[in-house]
Amino acid sequence: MMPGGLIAPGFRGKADCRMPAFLPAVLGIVMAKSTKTPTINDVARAAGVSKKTVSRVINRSALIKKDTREKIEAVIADLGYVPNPQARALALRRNFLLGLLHDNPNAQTVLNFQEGVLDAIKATEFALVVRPVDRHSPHMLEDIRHFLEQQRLYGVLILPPISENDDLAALCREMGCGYVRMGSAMLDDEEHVVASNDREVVENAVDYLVGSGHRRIGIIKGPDGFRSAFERAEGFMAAMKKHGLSIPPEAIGQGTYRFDSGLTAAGRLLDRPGRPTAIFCSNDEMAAGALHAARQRGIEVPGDLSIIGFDDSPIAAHIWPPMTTVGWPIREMGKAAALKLVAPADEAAQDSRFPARLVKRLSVAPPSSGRS
Amino acid sequence: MMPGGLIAPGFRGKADCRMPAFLPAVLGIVMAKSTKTPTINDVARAAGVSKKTVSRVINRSALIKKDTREKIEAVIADLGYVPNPQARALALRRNFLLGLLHDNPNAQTVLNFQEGVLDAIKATEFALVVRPVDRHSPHMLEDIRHFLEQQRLYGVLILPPISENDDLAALCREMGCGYVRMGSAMLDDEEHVVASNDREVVENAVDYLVGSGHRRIGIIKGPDGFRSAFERAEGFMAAMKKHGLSIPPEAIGQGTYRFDSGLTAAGRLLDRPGRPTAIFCSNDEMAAGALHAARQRGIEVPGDLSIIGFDDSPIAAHIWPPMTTVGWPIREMGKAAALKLVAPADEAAQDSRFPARLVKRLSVAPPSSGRS
DNA sequence: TTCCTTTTTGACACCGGTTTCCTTTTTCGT
DNA sequence: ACGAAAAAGGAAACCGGTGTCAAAAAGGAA
Repeated sequence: MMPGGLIAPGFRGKADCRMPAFLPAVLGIVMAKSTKTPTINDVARAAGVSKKTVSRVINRSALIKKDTREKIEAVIADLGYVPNPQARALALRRNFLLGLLHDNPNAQTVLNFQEGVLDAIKATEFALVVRPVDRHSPHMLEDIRHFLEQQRLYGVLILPPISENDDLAALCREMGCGYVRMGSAMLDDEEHVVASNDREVVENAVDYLVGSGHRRIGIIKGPDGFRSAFERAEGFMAAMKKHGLSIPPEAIGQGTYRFDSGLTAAGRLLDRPGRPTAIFCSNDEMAAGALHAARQRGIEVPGDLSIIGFDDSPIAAHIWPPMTTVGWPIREMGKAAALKLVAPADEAAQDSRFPARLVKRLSVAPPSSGRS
Repeated sequence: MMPGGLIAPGFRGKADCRMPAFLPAVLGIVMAKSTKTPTINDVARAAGVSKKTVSRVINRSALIKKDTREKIEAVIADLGYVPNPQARALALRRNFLLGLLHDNPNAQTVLNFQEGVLDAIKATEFALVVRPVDRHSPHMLEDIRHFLEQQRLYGVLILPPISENDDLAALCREMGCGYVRMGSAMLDDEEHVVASNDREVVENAVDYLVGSGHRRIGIIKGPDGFRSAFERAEGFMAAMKKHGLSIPPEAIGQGTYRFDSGLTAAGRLLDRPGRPTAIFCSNDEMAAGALHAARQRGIEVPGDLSIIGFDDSPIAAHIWPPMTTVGWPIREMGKAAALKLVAPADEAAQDSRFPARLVKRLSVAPPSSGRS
């Protein structure tokens, strides 16, 4: 197999805009200016110094006299010179590209994270390249290896659920590629993680339900093998135990994080005698499914059943009733994650733990007295 | 102002892994191999040919003898050589980066589009860099100009609503940067657009409502200045006219594409005497708001009121009742848009029109006989 | 076999930056 | 004012590819 052979794309771009030779010289100059971006050589020539001196100015080297610096800066501004990132990347043997690896758990999460990353790199020369990956593909790791080899990224940011894949982290290490994983718990060293405190915040959510008077509380778990599902379930169990509440097996539903699974799992919980008065769902999609299941059975939410979701996705705010849920500070996590790679010394890059918090809306109420 | 001065990030990476001098030589060799990626020179030396010949093989040049090619390919595979994209970019004076400019209209749209783009470029050496932009920022154009100057992208893909900004397209042209705009209508030349047929498909949607027996049909329009809002409203008007139905001013609501605006605008429509039996909403978020407004008033959907949204966003499928809406083939559009840039000759890159289609779910029913 | 094409291959400069190493200038202590 | 040390600036090589153009090899006709 060829390693990344170029499927030569049709040539297009500046070279196309040829200019008839008979155009007036002045226009020629204008065209030349707009056609050819100035290089460091142009700056050096115009300023009457060597390339190296210009390079020093660009890189904010300390050993440049003030007037020299100012003169060169003026020329740079005048010419509109912008350093060529490819040339820099080649000379420095590292580029300024961050990668975002994700397996589309939730579109809003991915986008918020992207914005956080952009917050961090906006003022720098870094750019963010995205790479959706297919968790179910048998060649996922090979694909990613190929991607990393080919693009030679400065570092990658990995979103859940694939962030939980330790082989992937090992691959990054092996390839000398920086990485930061986002997750529901500390999956790795501080410098490689931005993590929420799912376990703890789910405990708070259960506390809140108990505080509202609920005793029979069910859970719809996320799929096995997902760390987030595990943490949330653990938090649920711990809280129930703390309050001395039992969790009969029929109050535990198993879901897949998909809407349909919430629908059916909640249906099972609700069709049993002594059904729960509240259900914690491990994500919002399943919570929306649970809401449907309740509605199909004529069970009022929140009158007869309280529901709490997780993710604070847009759907949580836009269904009826607006759903109480748990939200991660995703944008902040994205920013911190990017900073861990591009400015590890920055103060804001030190944070690794980002507490999620309960977003109280209308899907939780005290249990109806008749049933509780 | 300095043009993109490097905020020198802490140095990190391969150079860090120094190796104590006393390590056995064999280990040194192993380290050297894993530490330093092979270059075209290594391949050339190992194969006993010149760099240029290797380059020809990489680029699938026709004028290479078969045995030579095979010999070099073997060496490449053996060494695990992958061409350095930065060096190629420098030598070719163009890089292999596509940009995605978007103003987060809808997270799922952005992500689907990204996946479409990836479908197109997966097997190539192109990568996709994302750039969320702030439509409301007064320096939006300057920011984008800076971004383009700095990254020197091969081309950019522009998502609505900023795709409707002609100044932005002009900027791309001026900078010699390829671009493709996604929109609700043909905003530009074929080669620069992937467009839906909003007007037409909204006509179909109205046809569908009329076919179900509705006569008093309202609309909640999107914000002024959005081409999509305009097209959808035009399609609505045209269809109503076609069916000989009048559109009293009080059946026209003005929204902002946000949930809240749908809530209040629908409220106004529903609080009038002779309220509509069906409402077309220019996007799903507003449709969800309209649904709430109905529910707040005890109006059954779809029993007393039918609603059609637009976008086929996840929320449409996950609220109750599942909402009839209009969906763009976003992924296909993303793929075609990318191909227009990277392989303009490709057959799939010729398509510019992507018909949206009505997704029938449960929010439309014949009007209740009592009221109609 | 020899000569002339045609096909393959290689030497070398170049893309636009950075680094190394060295020279020139400035600063400063005495 | 002088010499030494420090600061500033420059020449040339290099990063890893590609383009140009000429040389070498191969093939074919005489």
